[in-house]
Amino acid sequence: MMAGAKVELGLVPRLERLTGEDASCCVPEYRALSREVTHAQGFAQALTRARALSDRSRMTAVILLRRRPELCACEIQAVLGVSHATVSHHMRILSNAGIVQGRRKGKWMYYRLASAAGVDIP
Amino acid sequence: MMAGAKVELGLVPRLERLTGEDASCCVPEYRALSREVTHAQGFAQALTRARALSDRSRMTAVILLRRRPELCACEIQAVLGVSHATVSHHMRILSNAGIVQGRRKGKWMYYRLASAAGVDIP
DNA sequence: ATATCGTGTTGATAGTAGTCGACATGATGG
DNA sequence: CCATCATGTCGACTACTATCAACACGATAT
Repeated sequence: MMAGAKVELGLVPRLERLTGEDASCCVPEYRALSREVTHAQGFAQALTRARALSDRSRMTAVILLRRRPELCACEIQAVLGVSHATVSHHMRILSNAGIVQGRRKGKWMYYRLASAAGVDIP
Repeated sequence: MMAGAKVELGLVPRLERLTGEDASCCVPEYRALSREVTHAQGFAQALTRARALSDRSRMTAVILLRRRPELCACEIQAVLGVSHATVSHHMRILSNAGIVQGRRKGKWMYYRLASAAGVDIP
């Protein structure tokens, strides 16, 4: 009968029937709830970290670094079996996510897990 | 001077000079080490889980489900602001990763965090 | 100094993943 | 029984990302 806002309001009566509570209070909050979640402390970091670990090569590199205190880029390249450009790309992402940190020694770049990596790998 | 195997062998003497140890023992192991890591118990699951959390919408949904015991698909859709097809796609990925589990009640599909979700979000 | 080596950087390319519209399905209500 | 609704599925499109070759740069060795 009323024009407009058909999609958003259609949700309310169904929620009420289902839960037996007043669901109308919740619907307008959804957008604010989204902001509250995505702007919360640690959300961006958690997302960045999950994205960093969402690649097979990077996950392999991180687990490798849990077994050995340090690995140079060429070693990681040998294990992953990819080009050095790809290794550099991956380690950059892991570094930006705060999961690993690099240390230069002469020509070699050594990577190790960051102190507060907090990586959750079984 | 010698032909072939130039790339792989070039790594060994440098490792030896740097660490002072016999590095030749490590190089042939790299491929085996890679398999050992990627075939280890939990690797595939950890990768699947990280991939599931590597999307902004899915991460938002998971954090939402940490605040409310259950949410139906239409609520998640309202918060994320995407189409219901996209919601279904995302919840399927989260479900396959063992992070959430769905429960049908009539027309509605309710999602909640899986018992042993083990999600690491700050 | 010159050559070689390890890495980072930069496009270019191919493969993957998120998104939506359209249709199908099962459930609810009149 | 038919209309409506919530959700799943499929195909197409778009955006992103992993990858590599080529180049650049600093460090090392001869």
